[in-house]
Amino acid sequence: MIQKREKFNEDERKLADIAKALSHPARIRILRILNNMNICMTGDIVNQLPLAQSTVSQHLSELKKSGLIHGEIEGPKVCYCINNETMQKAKNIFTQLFNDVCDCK
Amino acid sequence: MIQKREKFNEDERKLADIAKALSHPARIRILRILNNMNICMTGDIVNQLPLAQSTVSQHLSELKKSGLIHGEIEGPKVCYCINNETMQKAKNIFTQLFNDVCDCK
DNA sequence: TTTCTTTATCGTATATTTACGATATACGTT
DNA sequence: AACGTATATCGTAAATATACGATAAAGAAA
Repeated sequence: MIQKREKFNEDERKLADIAKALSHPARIRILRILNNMNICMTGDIVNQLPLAQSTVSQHLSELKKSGLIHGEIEGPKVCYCINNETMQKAKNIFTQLFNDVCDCK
Repeated sequence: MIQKREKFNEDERKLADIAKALSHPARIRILRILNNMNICMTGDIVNQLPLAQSTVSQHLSELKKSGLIHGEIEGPKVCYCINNETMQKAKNIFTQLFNDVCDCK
């Protein structure tokens, strides 16, 4: 199979990438958990998800890749939090899309 | 592999589903094309995408599945347009997520 | 130094997505 | 009725995503 990604422009790809980061319920829940607790270790997140530790780690890594969160190593633990700057950008481009594309009020 | 979808709640799944529908640049472009032309046949969309007709048809079908667009059969052609009601709902739940999760202004 | 705790990564299996060509369907046109 | 046009669906291949257990790595505690 040939990937056609490069045939699309930067805006389209960026929006699609953020949407992909948000396209799994576990990752939505992780964002909400991070928002509810100001400090949050991987273990805390694992405890609140019906998934294995390694699977949660993968989801965290995807969110990190998208820039929506970042993790800081604290000894043997890792402290995750939302990256407000990227989140703000994400919010803006989604708002823009919906404003452009949705005719309603 | 066991799917864990049912372990997440309705809100998490709904948001993830819409995000998934938006997670490909071709589908973002399709939404913009539909917005720019008030009437739009599959052929018009195919002409504006670097993808085969059957692939575009698949993307349209995914967008239809998510409810973000709908298609009405007009003789041998199909007229697609944005489903404003669903789009408004999508806008609302994304806005809610970003407002909840993003601490910035 | 050995052990424990915490987390990421590796290996692997299965599911889903992306992409295409070929074919089927459905309707208009000749 | 036969042909042409528009579109969806089928079959298939390759890529990516999801999930887990096992293992590795890194630092704290004993």
